Amino acid sequence: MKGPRVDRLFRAFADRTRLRILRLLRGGEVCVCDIMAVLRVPQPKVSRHLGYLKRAGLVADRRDGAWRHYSLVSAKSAAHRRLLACVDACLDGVPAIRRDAEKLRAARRRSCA
Amino acid sequence: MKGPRVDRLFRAFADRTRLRILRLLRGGEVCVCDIMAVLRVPQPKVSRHLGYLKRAGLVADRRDGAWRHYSLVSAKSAAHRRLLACVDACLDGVPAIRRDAEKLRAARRRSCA
DNA sequence: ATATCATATTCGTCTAAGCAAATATGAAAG
DNA sequence: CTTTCATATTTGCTTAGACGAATATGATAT
Repeated sequence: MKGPRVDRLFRAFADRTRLRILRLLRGGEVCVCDIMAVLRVPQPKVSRHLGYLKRAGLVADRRDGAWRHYSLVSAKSAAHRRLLACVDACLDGVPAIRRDAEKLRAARRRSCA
Repeated sequence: MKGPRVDRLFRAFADRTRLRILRLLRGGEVCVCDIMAVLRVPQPKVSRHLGYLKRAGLVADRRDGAWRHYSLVSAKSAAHRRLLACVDACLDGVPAIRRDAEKLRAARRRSCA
């Protein structure tokens, strides 16, 4: 009934890097190396924010050998669901975010070639 | 075009006291003394958070003699609008928030009597 | 002028959390 | 076993921001 308090949830969204990561995960699982490549952000920074998001119950990880794939956890509360939708909508207009999405597609075309 | 960055907006919502204040203002102007009374929070704390919200462009104040009435600023961006709606929806289910609304009505019945 | 009420600000302290750089872990490869 | 790749964690530093207590401001009343 209690769940993570709403303000705690908001805090999890209150960082640019985390917002970019969350938006990137909307399309499904992404591994850390792709997040690094797309966001152009140093690896420890990516891991730190992924750890934060995981502790906050927003993402889950799946191990696949040396790789770790992160994905969004399906919302467990109304607030969680609404916030996700809100992030999605709010970020659609931001150019840097659009570019991230495009870069992810490009990175994948490359690795799948 | 730039506007306040989205993560900055999220930060403004990432505090319990501020969320309660914002929710309280949904019904229109409220003076600091009523916020104090309803939230049972010391006056400097209320003023501090109101200052934060004002700097963030989320609230405006109107002076009326010694009183200051605060109100929500109408959203100036899609993100702002969405966030407000989200807060509104997310907080409707929280018991403490409902109690705040009821206490505000009670406080006003008292002062208008 | 003083007193008082409503509100704001300053001060000193404390904690969360950001970062880069370095280091550790863990899996696969040779 | 050593190397290497992918990822995580630690370290050391820095800043934002939350708090209570005290103090300042500004308006009204006496």
